[in-house]
Amino acid sequence: MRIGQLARSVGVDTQTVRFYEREGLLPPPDRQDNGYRVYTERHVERLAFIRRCRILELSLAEIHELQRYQTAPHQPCRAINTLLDDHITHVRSRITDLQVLEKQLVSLRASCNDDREIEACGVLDGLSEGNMQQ
Amino acid sequence: MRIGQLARSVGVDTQTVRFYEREGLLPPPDRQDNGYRVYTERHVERLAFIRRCRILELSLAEIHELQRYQTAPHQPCRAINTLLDDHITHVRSRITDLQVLEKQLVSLRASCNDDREIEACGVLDGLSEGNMQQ
DNA sequence: TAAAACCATATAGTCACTATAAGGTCAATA
DNA sequence: TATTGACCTTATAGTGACTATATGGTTTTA
Ligand SMILES: [Zn+2]
Ligand SMILES: [Zn+2]
Ligand SMILES: [Zn+2]
Ligand SMILES: [Zn+2]
Repeated sequence: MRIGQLARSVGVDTQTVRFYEREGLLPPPDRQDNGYRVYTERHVERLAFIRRCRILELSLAEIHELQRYQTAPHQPCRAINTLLDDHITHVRSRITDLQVLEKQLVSLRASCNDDREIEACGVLDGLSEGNMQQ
Repeated sequence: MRIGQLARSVGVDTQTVRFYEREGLLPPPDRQDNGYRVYTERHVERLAFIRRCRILELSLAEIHELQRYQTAPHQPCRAINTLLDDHITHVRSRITDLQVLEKQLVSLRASCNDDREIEACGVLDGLSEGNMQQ
C-alpha cells in the first residue's frame, strides 16, 4: 500500500503521514525501487491509533508516551490511566476558562446595541476603560 | 517612560511590546539619542487595550480590526458588535467541542482501573480498537 | 504521446509569543 | 577607576501540529 491509500484509509493528508514519520510516531516503511513508501496493515493500525488519540486532542508527546508503554506489555498500566486523568484535567480546566470568558464577553456585548456611533459603542468602551473583572 | 516600565505597568514582557510594534498594533515610539524607546501615556492606554482584548482571547487580527474602527468615530458601530458576536460564537462552539471530548475521555477512562497489566489496560484497548463514537 | 494523478524532498508559513545570542548604555558600588 | 548589575538594542530560532508551496520524478490513463 502506498502513502496515498494509507492516508485516505485513515482520513489524514499524505503530508501528515510523512510528518508523523519524521516525528518518530510512525515507523519508516520499506521503499520501492523508485523510492515510494510501502506500508503494511500494521502501519494502518498504528496510524489509526494516532488518529484516534488526536481526535481526543492528546498531544503528539502524549501519544509517543502511550506508544512507549505498548512496548512493555507486562508493566502495570497505572501510568496510562494517569496520563488520561491528567489530560481530562486539562480539558476540564480549559472548559472552565472558556466559560468564564464567555460570561465576560456576553456581559460586554450587552453594553451595546447596534445603531450607535463607534464613538459611543459600549463594547469598544468596555474594552478601552479598565472595567474588567479580573 | 522606557520599555521596561511600560511593560511592567501593563503586565507583559518587553519582548511582547516590541512584538506588538513589529505587528503594527502599537505605534513606534520616539527614541532617545541612545536608541532607547520612549513611551507616553497614550502608549500605556493602547497597550492596556490590547492586553484586555487578549485576555478575552481576541486574536491580534481582531484587535487590529477594532483599532481601525477607532479611527472612524462617526461610523455606525455594528461591525464592532458583529465582531464580538462572532467571537462569542467561536468560544461557545469550542466549549461544546470540549464538552463532547470530556465525555469521551471520561468514558474511556472508566474502562480501566489501576492494577492491570498494560496488555489488559482498558484505556489503551479503547484507543487501539476503533470503538469510538464519531 | 500527453495529460492527470501520484510520489519524492526541501523549505516556509501559521499563531502569539518565548528564548537565546551578542552586544551597547547607564548608575551605583568596591 | 573599574566593575558589577540592571537596563536597553537587534537578530534569529523555537514552540505545536500541521499546511502550503516549489520543484521535480514516476505511474496510470485517455
Ligand atoms: Zn493532554
Ligand atoms: Zn457597539
Ligand atoms: Zn475571535
Ligand atoms: Zn489501564
